[in-house]
Amino acid sequence: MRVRSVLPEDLFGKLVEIGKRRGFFWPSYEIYGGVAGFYDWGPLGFLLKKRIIEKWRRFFVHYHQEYVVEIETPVLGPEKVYVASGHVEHFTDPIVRCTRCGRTYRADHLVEEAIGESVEGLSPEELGRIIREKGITCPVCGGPLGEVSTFNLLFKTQIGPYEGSIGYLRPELAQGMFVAFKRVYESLRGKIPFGIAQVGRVGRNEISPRQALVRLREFTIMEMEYFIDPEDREGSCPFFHRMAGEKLPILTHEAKTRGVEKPDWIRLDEAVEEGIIVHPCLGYWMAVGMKFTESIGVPRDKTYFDEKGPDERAHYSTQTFDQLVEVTRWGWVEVAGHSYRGDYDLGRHMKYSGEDLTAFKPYREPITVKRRKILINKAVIGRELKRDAKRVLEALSRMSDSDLEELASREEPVVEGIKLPRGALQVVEVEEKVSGRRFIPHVVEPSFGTDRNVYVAMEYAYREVNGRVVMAFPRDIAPVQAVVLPLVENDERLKAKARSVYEYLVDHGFTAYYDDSGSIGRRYARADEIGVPAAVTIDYQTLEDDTTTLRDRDSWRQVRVRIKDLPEKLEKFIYRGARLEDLGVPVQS
RNA sequence: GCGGCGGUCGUCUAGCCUGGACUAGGACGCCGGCCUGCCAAGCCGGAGGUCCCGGGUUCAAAUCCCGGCCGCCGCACCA
Repeated sequence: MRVRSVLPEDLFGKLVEIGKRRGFFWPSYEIYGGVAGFYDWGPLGFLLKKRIIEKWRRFFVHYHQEYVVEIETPVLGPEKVYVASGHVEHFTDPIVRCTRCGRTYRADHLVEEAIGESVEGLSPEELGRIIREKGITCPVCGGPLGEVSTFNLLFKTQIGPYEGSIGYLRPELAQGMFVAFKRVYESLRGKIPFGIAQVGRVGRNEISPRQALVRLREFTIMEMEYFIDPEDREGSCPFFHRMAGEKLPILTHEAKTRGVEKPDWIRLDEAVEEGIIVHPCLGYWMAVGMKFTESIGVPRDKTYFDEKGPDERAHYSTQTFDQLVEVTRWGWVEVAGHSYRGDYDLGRHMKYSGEDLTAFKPYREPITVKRRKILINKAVIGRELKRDAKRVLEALSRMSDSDLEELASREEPVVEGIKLPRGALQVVEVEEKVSGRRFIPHVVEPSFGTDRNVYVAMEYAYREVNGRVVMAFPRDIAPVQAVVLPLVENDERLKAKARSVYEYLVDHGFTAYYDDSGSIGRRYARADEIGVPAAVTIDYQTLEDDTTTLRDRDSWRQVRVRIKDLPEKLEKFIYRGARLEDLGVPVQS
């Protein structure tokens, strides 16, 4: 029956058209002219996105529920959080525009290039002064440059009516999990490793977003922070064996520097063993990510992991792989980032909040260790220094053990410009009982751009069959799961029966349509276009024996089943990948 | 942000250069009727348009000019 299935050149254009016409997605605020970087999900797109999120949860949370929990944290955060995370510093770029041709440049990059030295940390004013003094002009047209301004990709607002209380819209979910780390860790009764997952909205004030759903100013992320003991590589990933033999397509940064452009397929366990992936956990979640994108319809050879070089990585990362998927319009786009974040984030939040965000692992038996300890003899200091003693003691209490030790080893230790009296610092060796080890957990982060993944699922579902569009979604992410159709339009008995079957399916939790408008072929076509996997047709035999036909969107074949069995059979068909032929008696056409 | 191209019923588009008979045409879709025992059949009827927004030129603007918004492509940007 099926003649040919073709893929058009401009899939994006076709999807935009279907998106608007059938209700998958469209630009937000259209009646006011639209705003770049914002898209609405329509009724069908919303359902599709919801099912993709549910699937992500199944892959990342449900199947690892002993170790991974999901939480929800606010979209807005106080300034401190994003100072600690480094976003206030790293998310702000000094920008300068050419007053003649209008091109925009990173002011710091321009100055560094011109004067050949680092200008890190200089203010916009200072950069502007250097540009004027050195007579730096537009590198393209030679025109004069304007004032240096800053551009921050963080959306900024105020929390409450107080002017000083700056709030930021989160640019990633991660900080919410790091800030909540201690609570979750305690609620899990001190277990490690464990993961915190979250699905939620984030905002980034992109300079000029394009590429529709692929680059948005506000979007949904599905993310997990997986906390591990850096000294326990193997124990950190108790499910590693599930994926150990999986092959992953990886393009290393090292290979790229050699001019290699195609990824290598490497077994996960070998990639970890050979150090291509720095940590088994990172590799494990990459493999799960691979399974996930496959499960939403992306073929294995249309995705790969691209290792970022040292200069391309974010400030917190020691190794990052972008998971890329090929789309028709823009080539390879990033659908997920897999990063080894080390202890950067928890370390920063410890420093900025003063909270102890370490984990504790007891030893099997407490051990006694000999340790050098610096004793501060307050009596001597007080007696000898009198009025200055308070200032000195405060300074000493702020110093780390190693700084104290260094100080104590000096001939004439000086603090706050004051010479310490003899005997003020004493190095002693003490025996201590240690029952375990404290450490800052390291973090492995798989982070998925939901909207991009939904778009990708749409691209890979798109088929043209005999001039009709079929969205061949994997059945379990199809927005509408079944359509119920009376065979002909004008028979009241068929229509009544069809409505009752429709309601029966709704009662059993299915998302279904009822459609009696137009010829049966037209209605099949209508359902195919939005990817409904199963069509239930009520014909004259139904009125006699309460059986109905079940049609498969992808083969157009039909089997006859009892109405009473429909929920069970649909469940198998949609969620368990059952073949249509195994569900009933074939109908000859 | 810059440059190029574009924006017309739900969707895709014709018209724009060469202003007026455009009351803005078509196709698909949608709705109603007839017909129809399984894959976008046919016939009849119908609804549906701020011609992206604002200003200007003109007796007259979808059409010409200016500004803005939005989209696509290239450049820049994308921790």
